[in-house]
Amino acid sequence: MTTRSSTDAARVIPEATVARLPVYLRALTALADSGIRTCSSEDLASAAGVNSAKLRKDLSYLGSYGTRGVGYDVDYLRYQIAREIGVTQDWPVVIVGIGNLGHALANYSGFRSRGFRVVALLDADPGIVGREVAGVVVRPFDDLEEIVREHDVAIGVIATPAVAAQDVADRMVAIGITSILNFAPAVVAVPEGVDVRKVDLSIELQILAYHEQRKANGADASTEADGGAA
Amino acid sequence: MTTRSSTDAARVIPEATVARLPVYLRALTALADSGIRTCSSEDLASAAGVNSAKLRKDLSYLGSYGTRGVGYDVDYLRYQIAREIGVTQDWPVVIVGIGNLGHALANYSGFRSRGFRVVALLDADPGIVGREVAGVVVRPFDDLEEIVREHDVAIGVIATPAVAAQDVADRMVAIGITSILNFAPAVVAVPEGVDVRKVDLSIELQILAYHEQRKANGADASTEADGGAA
DNA sequence: TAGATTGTTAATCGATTAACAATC
DNA sequence: TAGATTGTTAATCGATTAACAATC
Repeated sequence: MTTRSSTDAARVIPEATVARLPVYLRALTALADSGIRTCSSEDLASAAGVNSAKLRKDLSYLGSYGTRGVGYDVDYLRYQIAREIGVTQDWPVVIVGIGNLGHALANYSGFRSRGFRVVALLDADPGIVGREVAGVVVRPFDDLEEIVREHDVAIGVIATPAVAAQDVADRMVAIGITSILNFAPAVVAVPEGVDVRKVDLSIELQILAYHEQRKANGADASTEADGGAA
Repeated sequence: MTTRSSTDAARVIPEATVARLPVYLRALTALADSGIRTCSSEDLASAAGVNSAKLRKDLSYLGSYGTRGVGYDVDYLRYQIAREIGVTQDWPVVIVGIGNLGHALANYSGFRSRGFRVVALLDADPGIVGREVAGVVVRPFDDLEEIVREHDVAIGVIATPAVAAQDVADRMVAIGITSILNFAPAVVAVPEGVDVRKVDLSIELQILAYHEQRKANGADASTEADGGAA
């Protein structure tokens, strides 16, 4: 629709590919950490748990960063993927809902190393506000707007009980947050232009249970065994 | 391949549909809780955050549980979906790795009500073994086999650091667990016939960051705004 | 019967895969 | 040059969607 610079052309990366780029990034980091400088698509694919055809197809959407007959320079490809995802910079995030899960998220050490920075922990419960969690003092939910403006937060994490999730999302959206990661077991509705991703423990377990039940029933185990595998 | 009873015929539910059945189940439970006895595909679809065509197509794989001109009986459909997923019975699960996340998972109250029962918490760290978490005493990882046999556990949850994940998965598979939910930020390889699902905080955040970056760049916001939405 | 809503069809869209020409 | 491996093509597969006949 809008005009684009020529260097930026042809940048329509399929959603399925976008979802795998972080996996490749992590696999490349692991390879680099073990001292490997160059890898083939086969090597990287196996480290990422996909087949090499899919990997090469995915990378082809980013550009031509490999060398035929040789493979990929690990550091170079890693940087290109990080740049494409947008994690060469740090993204400020807020976590709302500091119960057991919020606590665990706040303590998650992988944030900083993967392009994210927790700028605030918020909770509506006065009994939790003021406590120190992961070295940060929990602030009242009503401070959300101030914090978002101050740190230019674009990504919010919801770790509240289900009943509160929609209200929190509404407040986030009203204040200008356009990406939400929702851990609450509830569907949240947002206007167009806002991305919501959902992480749901019991849904994942139920998907496993479905396949497990079919295995137990002994029906066609051979054809459906790996149906839900990541 | 194998012969099936006639009542069991035509049971090939697409993976994308399987992944949505738990969402429908939850939406139906919410409707039932608010006293609604009957709903249309439009009602249920909107509660589940999908469009009604997709919902009806999904339900059609299970059978004909609605009434034309009327809609669906909430309780009846809920039971049918629960039966299809396999959560009319309780599934025993073990959680391995009782750090911050394992702690949060152990305390998650949605387990029991959604068809799962945590039969043991395990950790390899002697400093954690013996502590009481969520009313359960943490046991040594080496007790895994005994516990799995005793409770006939089919589903294992990995909440360890990344380095330990593959070892834990290998032990689980060796002992006969055939479904694994992996929260560790690592790819785990398993033999055919074992299902692994992966939940990864930083991957979800990175997918959001990708879309966020594109919004910020102002490129075609209108066409890709909702690209990664759940 | 008239109105409402399901279940199904068929078209479209997007993702995966294997094969191989290009090329280091 | 010969061997290796990428990047791309084209075929296949699976998922989504709109439309509507069936039917309560």
